[in-house]
Amino acid sequence: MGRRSDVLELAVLGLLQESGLHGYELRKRLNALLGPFRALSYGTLYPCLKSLLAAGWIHEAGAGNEAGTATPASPLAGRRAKIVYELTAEGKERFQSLVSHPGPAAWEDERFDVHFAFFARTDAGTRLQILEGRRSRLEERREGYRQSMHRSRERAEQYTLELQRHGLESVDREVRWLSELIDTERASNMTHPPHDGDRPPLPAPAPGPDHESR
Amino acid sequence: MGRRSDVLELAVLGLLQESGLHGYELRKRLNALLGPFRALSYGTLYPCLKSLLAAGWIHEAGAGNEAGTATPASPLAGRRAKIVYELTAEGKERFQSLVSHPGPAAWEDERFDVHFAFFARTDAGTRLQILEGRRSRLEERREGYRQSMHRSRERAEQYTLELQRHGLESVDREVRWLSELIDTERASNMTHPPHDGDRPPLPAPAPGPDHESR
DNA sequence: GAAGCAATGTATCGGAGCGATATATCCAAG
DNA sequence: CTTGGATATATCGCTCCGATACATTGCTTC
Repeated sequence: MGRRSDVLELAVLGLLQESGLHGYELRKRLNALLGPFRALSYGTLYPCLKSLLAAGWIHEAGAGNEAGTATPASPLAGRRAKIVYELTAEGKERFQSLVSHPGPAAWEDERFDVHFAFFARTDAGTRLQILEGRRSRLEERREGYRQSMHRSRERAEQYTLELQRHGLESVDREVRWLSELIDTERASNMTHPPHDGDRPPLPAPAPGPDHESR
Repeated sequence: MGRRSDVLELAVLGLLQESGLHGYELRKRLNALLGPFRALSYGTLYPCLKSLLAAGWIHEAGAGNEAGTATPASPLAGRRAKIVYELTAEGKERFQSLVSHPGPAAWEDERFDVHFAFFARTDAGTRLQILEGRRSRLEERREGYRQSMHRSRERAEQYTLELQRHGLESVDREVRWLSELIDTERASNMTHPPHDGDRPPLPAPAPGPDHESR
């Protein structure tokens, strides 16, 4: 499967862990998972489901009439049924495998969020690895901004500069966020050491976005 | 031209205002403009240049040998020349038009940065309009996050929640940034009132990302 | 002075993914 | 009883991106 859809694969497999879902609900969860905006298209989801089906990681299960209403009249003809997708045993294994040793780049922009969302089902070592990978990725980017701003010192143009200043600041905040998470993870690893399948540390409630300004 | 490339169109037209450039250099400037990362592909740039050419906004100008070395041996055959793209008169008009009355959605994620980058060549009224549009867009998104977090209060999962908390905080910062810019713009409009083609206000140097922590 | 190699430069192709759209069912309001 | 919205499945065209191929400098390093 393609360059980006492997992250979709992970997300779908992850969401189906809990229980079987149909496409529509799956899409809603998917969109909620990564932030309530940036909608995922059905033109992406359904082909992905098909390929997961073909790979044998999920299977379809009709759900028009299993609890309650016995098929009222004719079981034949049209009657478009809901299709509930469920994980197969192989699918569960696949998810564990994806989550335990992340591909070449779990710290890229689109992938990181999904991996993070499933941290509860990821072992502590891998969590740390992904967080640190993400941090260096962002540190590179921060360095890129610094270089770029330094280069354009003279040829400076006010608004462009402001844009870059803001970009740099954002990346910088992101790095600090990751550093805090990493510290939390490490502290939690200390107190209760490399013991397989341990509980995730909760990253401290944090004082909130400081909401009374403006 | 397609859904996304119209922002590319604006960017290219804007960059060529200063002087003619060839594709390679254009790509570098483009990438620097939006942030030093997220590279733009030639597979996007060249088709765009072609369509701009077809529309008559730009024209090609050979630049292999105008200052110095007279064509040494044979002017025939291979000899691949640099192609410098320059704006036509229509191209300049087109840019002004794009910049003065922004399309249906100059405040969307990908478009906003480019429009902002060319604020120096945008009149004060339009600047304010775009900044405010962007802000409401982000306020909607913030509201989306709030809703989403509230909904998943019970079914809460630590890491997912943390991800959303961080997302909300980021959007919130973005909104504050825009509010500051808007205030600055407005103040500057006061002191030197609606007079066509006025100088842009510089948005205050700002104390910087506060760099000694950790 | 040529061999190696990084940067500059132009160009295309396959395919992933998105927006738009078509279709169909259910249910509540009017 | 019909309008309309939420739920639900599905496909198609088109855009854009990553990969790749190519050619030309210009530089170091023997």
